[in-house]
Amino acid sequence: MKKTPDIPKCEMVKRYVRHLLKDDIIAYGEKLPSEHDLTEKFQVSRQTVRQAFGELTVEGLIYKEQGKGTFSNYKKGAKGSQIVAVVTTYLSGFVFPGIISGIEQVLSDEGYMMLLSNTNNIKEREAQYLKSVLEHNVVGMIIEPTASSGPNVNSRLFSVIREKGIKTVFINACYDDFDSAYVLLNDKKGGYTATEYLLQLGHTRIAGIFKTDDKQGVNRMQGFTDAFRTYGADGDQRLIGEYDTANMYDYPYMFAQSLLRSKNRPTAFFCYNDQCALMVIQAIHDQGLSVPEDISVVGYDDSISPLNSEVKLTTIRHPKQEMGVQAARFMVDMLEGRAEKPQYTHEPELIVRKSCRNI
Amino acid sequence: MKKTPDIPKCEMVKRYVRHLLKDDIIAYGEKLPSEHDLTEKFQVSRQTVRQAFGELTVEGLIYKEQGKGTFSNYKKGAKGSQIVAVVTTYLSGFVFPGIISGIEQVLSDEGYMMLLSNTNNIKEREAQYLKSVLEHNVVGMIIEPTASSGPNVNSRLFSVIREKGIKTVFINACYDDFDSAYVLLNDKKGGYTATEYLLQLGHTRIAGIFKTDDKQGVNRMQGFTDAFRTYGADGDQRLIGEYDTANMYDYPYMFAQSLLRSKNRPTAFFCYNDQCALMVIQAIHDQGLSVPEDISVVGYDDSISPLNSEVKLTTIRHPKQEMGVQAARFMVDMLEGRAEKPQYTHEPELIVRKSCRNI
DNA sequence: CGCCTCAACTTGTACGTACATGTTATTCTA
DNA sequence: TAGAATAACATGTACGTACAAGTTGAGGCG
Repeated sequence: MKKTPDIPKCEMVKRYVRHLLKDDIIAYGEKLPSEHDLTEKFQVSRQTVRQAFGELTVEGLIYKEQGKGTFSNYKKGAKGSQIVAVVTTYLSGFVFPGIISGIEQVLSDEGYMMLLSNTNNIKEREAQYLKSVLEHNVVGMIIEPTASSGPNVNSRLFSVIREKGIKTVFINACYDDFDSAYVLLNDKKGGYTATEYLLQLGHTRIAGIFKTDDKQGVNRMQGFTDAFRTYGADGDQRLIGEYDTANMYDYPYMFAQSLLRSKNRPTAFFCYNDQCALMVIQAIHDQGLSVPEDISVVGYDDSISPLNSEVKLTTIRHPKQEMGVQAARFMVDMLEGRAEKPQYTHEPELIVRKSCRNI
Repeated sequence: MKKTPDIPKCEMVKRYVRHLLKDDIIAYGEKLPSEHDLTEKFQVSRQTVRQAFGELTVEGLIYKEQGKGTFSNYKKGAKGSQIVAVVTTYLSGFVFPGIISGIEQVLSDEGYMMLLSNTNNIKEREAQYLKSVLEHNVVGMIIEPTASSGPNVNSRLFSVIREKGIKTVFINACYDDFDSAYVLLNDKKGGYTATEYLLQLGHTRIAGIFKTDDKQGVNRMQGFTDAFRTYGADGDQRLIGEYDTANMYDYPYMFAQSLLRSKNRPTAFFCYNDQCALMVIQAIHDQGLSVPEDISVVGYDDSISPLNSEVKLTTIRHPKQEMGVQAARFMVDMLEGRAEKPQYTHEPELIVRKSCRNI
């Protein structure tokens, strides 16, 4: 009486061989039973055994040498050839030296290789890379979701990834419909803290510019409006600007310019990130005004070295390196069975420099 | 009469299918002839066709759907799933934001993914990664050789890589016994230029500290001694220090300290790289001396921002970003058939700052 | 004793057959 | 005409056989 008659015989053989390898019955480099041995043991044809061996070879668990036999290619501690994929939205700019180098440090130390790719926040490229990852025998993925505030159009692909046993760690943002390990930054609180700071300085007409195709931007905007509500201040909807990946290089400047030319112009700007803040500062300067004397500006991410820039920008610290290190640690812990689904949210921190004044 | 009767039939089928795909007879996503069709066309058994299809599936060229058929998975322009491996010695330090980001820019633009790993200058890790790369269906490798001044113990692995048709571009250094595309820096000339500069400033007792397990260091030392010979100056052998990866964090300091304490101390130091120069400057300061008043120092690589450091270090510029970009362009050109074996050597450039004076 | 041959064993290639499973389009039925 | 049944066709799994090719060790020969 067979337990599960619907399991293919080929699958039975594969399971048996995996058991031999993973339970240390056959050590790395040692010889496996020959095809003929397994033919007799399982009472299957040699073709069936060959098929099983073939698939295990593709998986990299075993290798064959004609005339000699089939051998274990499975090392328990040796993750030397294992790949962790890292899929981010942007690599240039501030993320590269930060999060990525944090991830790299840990993975390199632990002997993993790192497969880098970036989506430029385009959903199709995310899909393309997810498929590639599935083809290339990757053991884990660290993902910064693409256009995370929109619907997760790639959820089917993520399901396949999960089914294949590939571990995932989300960073910066995560999809609502996919439960996974993550390392986030509390962007809502960051937006709140920055806005609170400006309100406490006496500003009331505070403009907010947010990139809202990422969840980060949506959360920062949420914190912005929450702060107004808490402090009982009136938030002027016309002072809030939203943009996305497509117009990220011109919108902040244009929006700031139009506000500055209006008769009741804002006295402060809270910007989605430092890059955005730089464009706003440019617009302020181009109007013949100065920071912080005329207008106060708060950025986000602390991605611009205060040494190099003219204006010492007050901003929210983004623990890039630490988050990268932690995401990679989470990944390694999961891969090596020390953790199930670790999750952590970092708390943001206001860095006061010299781009704001009280009024 | 058959042309080549020693080619397996299975191989014949594979070649035919490849031809169908690569010569655009069957476009991406279109259906291939069924197993039965090819059985008749080639007068082989279905098993043989199945074997060919199986191997092509592993290569990622085709995919099958039960009941529907077999389809092309080959896109001419779409290299989205193709991987270029990058094997460097160190990733932390100066290389990471430089060469790697240069490589990354190009590969990312061209739609390739990048597999990062670093050897920490350990030959065994190089071997380990080369093997992994062979297993993971990589189309190209950009390699900074490990311990390049020593014998190329991994030459057999490199041969296998070549046989598999994997393209290689060497960066910073290359092995003598392996002809390949490369992007180098003329380190001999760099060493010469730096030393010449010190000699022209009137220095005669110039110390040189070199990391000689890499070819870069050997070449820089060569340029150093060449300059002495050209200028007819006496090079004191006792002023030359050689170290390697194992003692890279203490040797420069110790060696400089011992020279500074000697009665006939040098008036200038030429250092293997800026990191080394920083340790030498530390040793000089610790002896109560200052740079450049008492001792002149020249570094190499221009890897330390002059904004952040106390001493504005005169150094040789290493076009990190440019070299990374070029290596990646070479790789893409080779992969897409626009170049055979491109090679280029960058010329170094002296950057005069404030760590040297004439005497 | 050293070398060579060969048998035994391993995987590789190739043929054949049969039936299962999934997809699609046609045909038949209500 | 809408829906169900079915035939035709695709790949998936599994059995069997035969011979080729590479490796190894035992035995025999000089």
